[in-house]
Amino acid sequence: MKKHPFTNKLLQWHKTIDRELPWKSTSDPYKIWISEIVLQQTRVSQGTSYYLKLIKNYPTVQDLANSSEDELFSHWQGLGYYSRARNLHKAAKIIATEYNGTFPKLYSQILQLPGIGPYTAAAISSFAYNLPHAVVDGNVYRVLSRYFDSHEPIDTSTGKKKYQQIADQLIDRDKAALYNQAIMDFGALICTPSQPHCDTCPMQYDCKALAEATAHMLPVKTRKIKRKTRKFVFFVIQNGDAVIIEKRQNNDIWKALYQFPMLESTSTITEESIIKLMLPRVMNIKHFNIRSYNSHQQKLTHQDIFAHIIHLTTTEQITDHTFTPINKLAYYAFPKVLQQWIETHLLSSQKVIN
DNA sequence: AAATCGGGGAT
DNA sequence: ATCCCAGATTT
Repeated sequence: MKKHPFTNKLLQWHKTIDRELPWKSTSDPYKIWISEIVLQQTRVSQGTSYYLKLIKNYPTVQDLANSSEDELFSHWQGLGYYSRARNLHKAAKIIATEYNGTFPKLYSQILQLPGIGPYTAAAISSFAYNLPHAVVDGNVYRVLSRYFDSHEPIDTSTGKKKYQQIADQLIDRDKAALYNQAIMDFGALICTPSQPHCDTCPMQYDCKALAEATAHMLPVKTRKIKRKTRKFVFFVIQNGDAVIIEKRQNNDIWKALYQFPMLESTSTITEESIIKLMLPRVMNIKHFNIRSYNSHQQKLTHQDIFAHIIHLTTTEQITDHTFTPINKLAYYAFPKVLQQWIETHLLSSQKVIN
């Protein structure tokens, strides 16, 4: 079957580059899987250390399946999109039990695992087994929309279908792993989001976006993100060397991570309102000292979070709440803003206070 | 179909 | 400030 000029030039170009990444030197589907989950919506530079940490702590799928969700979360802490970790753990248990610890080899089986969608199933299938499934990630959307000057939006279901179809036609079915690796490397190194390297691009005579000077506006997205503001008040209740922590349960941001007792407020927040109005709603505590009060702002993709953290010390025993020694907090995963507060206020400064 | 899920780095 | 990242799941 005759290959598209795009495919030929892509594979030719790929021979000339050298982009070594830790997960490229293996064909172990388990390690490839870990890398793909870590890298979902995550830059290589941000995810690499997490990948290495996970592989070190969980060398096999059995190790991952035998661990606890909390322990996995402690390694995932700070990376974001924590449902990835929950689904990773779920899938590991499925592989351990239903597949007897052997990673499934069929695309259809892989696709059914929690946390694995079309992209990740194609990535594992091709990189581990060389199966002819084309990956379509952010790189691929950008490269294909530009090469064909396609203004079809990438964030609609019809658009996604069309780009997947094009990708499935372009893939070299005999060199699936090589081709998929090449097109993502190409998007990362040459056909970059801003200021693509068209002057050295091997496709510069074929690329329609370059001919039409439309590369900078591609790919097209229809929806624009709107960010909502939220105000959280966290109460750090310390008795001796222990603080109260709890697990976030709701289907909300930071689900299954740990936090301090808190409430969300829509009104103006002052230190006085925290003590007089909010604290009684969180717990019944009579005698306490205020050690510190800090505010932090954290801008996320969909939320602008103002975190107010008040640190109280008390000698009261508070029922229905779990006190955890400060030197055990490392075993629990906290949202980034709380993790940083813990480091500066509970861990590093503790010796200075005492 | 649209909203949601984190955090970081480049522009 | 806005965009984007080796996307998937829930609403």
